[in-house]
Amino acid sequence: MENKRKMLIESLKILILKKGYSNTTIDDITKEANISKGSFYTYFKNKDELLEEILSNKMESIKKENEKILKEDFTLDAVIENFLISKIKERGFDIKTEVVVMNILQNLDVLSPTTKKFLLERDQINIKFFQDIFIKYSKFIKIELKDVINHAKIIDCIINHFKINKFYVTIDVNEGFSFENNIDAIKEKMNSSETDSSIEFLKKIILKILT
Amino acid sequence: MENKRKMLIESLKILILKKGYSNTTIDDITKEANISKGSFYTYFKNKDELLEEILSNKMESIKKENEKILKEDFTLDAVIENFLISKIKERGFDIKTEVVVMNILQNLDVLSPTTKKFLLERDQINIKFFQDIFIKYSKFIKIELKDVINHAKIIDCIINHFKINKFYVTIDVNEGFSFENNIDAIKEKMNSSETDSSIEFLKKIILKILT
Amino acid sequence: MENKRKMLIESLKILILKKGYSNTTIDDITKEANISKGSFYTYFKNKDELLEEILSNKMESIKKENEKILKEDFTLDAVIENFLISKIKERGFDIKTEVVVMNILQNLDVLSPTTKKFLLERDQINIKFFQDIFIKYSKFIKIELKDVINHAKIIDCIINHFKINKFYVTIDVNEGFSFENNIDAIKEKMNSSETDSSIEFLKKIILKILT
Amino acid sequence: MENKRKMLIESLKILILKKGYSNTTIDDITKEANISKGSFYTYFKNKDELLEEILSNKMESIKKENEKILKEDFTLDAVIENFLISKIKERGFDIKTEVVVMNILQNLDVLSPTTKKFLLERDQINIKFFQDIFIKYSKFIKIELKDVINHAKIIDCIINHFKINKFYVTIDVNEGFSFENNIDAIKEKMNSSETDSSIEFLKKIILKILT
DNA sequence: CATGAATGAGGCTTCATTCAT
DNA sequence: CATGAATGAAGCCTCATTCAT
Repeated sequence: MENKRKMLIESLKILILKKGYSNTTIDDITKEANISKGSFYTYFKNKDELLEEILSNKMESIKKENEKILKEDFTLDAVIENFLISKIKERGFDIKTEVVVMNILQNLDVLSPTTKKFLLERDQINIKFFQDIFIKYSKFIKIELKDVINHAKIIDCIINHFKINKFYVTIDVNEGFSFENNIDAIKEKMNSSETDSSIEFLKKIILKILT
Repeated sequence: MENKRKMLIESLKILILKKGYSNTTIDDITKEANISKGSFYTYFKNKDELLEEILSNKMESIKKENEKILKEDFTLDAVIENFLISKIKERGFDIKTEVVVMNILQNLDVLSPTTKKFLLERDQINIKFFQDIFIKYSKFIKIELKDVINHAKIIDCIINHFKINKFYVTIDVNEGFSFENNIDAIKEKMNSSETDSSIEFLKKIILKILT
Repeated sequence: MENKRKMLIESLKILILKKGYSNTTIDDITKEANISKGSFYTYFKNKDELLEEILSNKMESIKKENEKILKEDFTLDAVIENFLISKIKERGFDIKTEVVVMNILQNLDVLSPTTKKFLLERDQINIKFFQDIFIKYSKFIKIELKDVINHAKIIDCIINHFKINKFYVTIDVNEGFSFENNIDAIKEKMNSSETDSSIEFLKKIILKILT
Repeated sequence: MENKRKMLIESLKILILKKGYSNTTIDDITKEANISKGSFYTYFKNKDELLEEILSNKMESIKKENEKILKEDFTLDAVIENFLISKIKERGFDIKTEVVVMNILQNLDVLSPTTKKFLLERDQINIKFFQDIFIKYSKFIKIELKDVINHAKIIDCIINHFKINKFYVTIDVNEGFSFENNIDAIKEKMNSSETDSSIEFLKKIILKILT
């Protein structure tokens, strides 16, 4: 059933949340999904392929969300704000999937070539977005066209950094730090007023950089 | 011999360069060091402890380098430039050790608690540096004291991002991207004129953010 | 439907041609037959039973063909020639089935007891043929009755050897050698003039042995 | 210890004798050798490599034995007889290793490319021997030079056939036939008077073919 | 009967760690 | 201390067979 496929996908997401991709075994995934180990291979060739499926879907939704923001008739300030809200509050996205992306961005050595290509694609989507911003708002933006790529990457890296530090990572006396594995705790943080001021803070910085 | 201990340390560095920390086995390390596998355990309890030793040394040198920069009678512009040069060109540092840090920053899930604590300490050193900058150059800096921590982290993340993308990562048709494993190629890139303009570029952005 | 049974049989033959009996899975067979995996077990208890059915049919046709040759009023020379043509050019036989026999003759360890019994039966049929030849052509044959069995086996083994080497096996730089998996290529080789001279060559040897 | 390596080799030989190469697992081999499973990989990369080592050694001894026969100042009759004795009675050879060769000759589908290449090499060694015979005894041999290869192969196949049927295979009511797994039983058969008459029988046939 | 998802036993391989020499 | 062989737990993957629909 297509249902089991989805359960496996959800199980991997949950487990990445709990222990990270590289610490998750096929056995973990199937146990989490209440499925026999052998059944995994009915749906996916291996763990990497399962991850790749998650990422493939994610890429589509990022593109759509970005396009939506660009279509609106916002001021530059509002575009950045909406972009940040979209990226940070996962408005309309699946938080668990976002955690997956954050996790693999911080565990590059174990990724398959295809997975790495998804990360490159993600970069490209992001760059494209800022190039479009640059074109649409060129009179307000004081950077050179040739620098758009670098700016796009820096902004992406700032946002990732913020998300990871504010939502996904918790400092922990024993572990140094560890990834938050309670999805509700993440949601709560996302909807806190502190998040709103963080977004405001980031917006300022990004506007400083761009204008 | 204390000598063997050092050889093991150097071997791990080389291997992290080649294949990443998580893909390096004890066997790899001892073979690289021309030491018997069993001997590893005479010097270190396990791979993590070896890594922790590398990081422990690194922390000391970062502190010293930062202090040196602060002692000088620079303008803000010159401080930032020197800071960037120190971080990016590894002036006075061991490049291999820096690669280790870059690698583990991108492979968090496999790290031991102690290793993670070193990464937190690294954050703290960095924050401390910017707090000192803030105090010393307060009249030129237009950010609030409470935001120093966040700014420090953002600047760190931008710099890491730059280093990784300019020096350590190469795009690769088959693999998506892979880490540069030739230390000389890294050095060459570090000393290229492109690096100098990148530093200039980053300085501008950081100054935009701070002032 | 009895039809599916036949399709499974044909599928196994094709797959033995392609990859050998032991490398063929139930899944391969049902996919080749465009039948569901579960259905396999409606028609056969397991892979061995399917093979046994193929062999069972084959035994009947060998017997008939041998009898036909014996009935004719040939000279000894002509009998041997006809026998060789029948064995080697698969006149009136199904080449695919013959490939099956050649394959299992070269993969004895994985065969079921019943399958092995078929191979013994095949031996017996062959021996019986030569015993009949011996009786019919006793004045031309210079071997002792007690040696007929051994001669029959030797002749069988020479013929198998020739077939395998001329038609079914191709030398291959990478694989050492591999089985020809193109049925048309096999047919072409069978009908080449080289085959005719091989038959002539074998006939001479067999006659040398017998007379 | 190099000792364990030898034990693994001997264990595989024993197990091939008992159940055939393809039915023997790494686990079987290490249990037979009283070694832990993981230890296998200290000595060999996998089962195929272990087999290849056995074959590699075997090739050397075949060459030497053949050369020895050729050096002697025999009549053609005596050369053939010595060749047969060498091949069939394993004079000076290790019977277990010979069983390995007989086994893999009858289980081609599971062999690695390298193993198959050894079988081709074995063919070549054999052909070379008969070419040398042809040259040395040309005045007594009535076959054409171009047919030497085919004759060599046929003779090899006759001898293999004989060995397998007389020594290694036992007819068995339940199993059809099975490989003799008692090395002493094989030795006994080899030294029986029946073997001597078989050799005599084969010699006659081979001489008939060659002269 | 047909289907194909589900199962789990069985095999392979890796590698951190131990320990006798 | 040095060595490297030995261990076995842990992970991956395959595939014959079952069984609910």
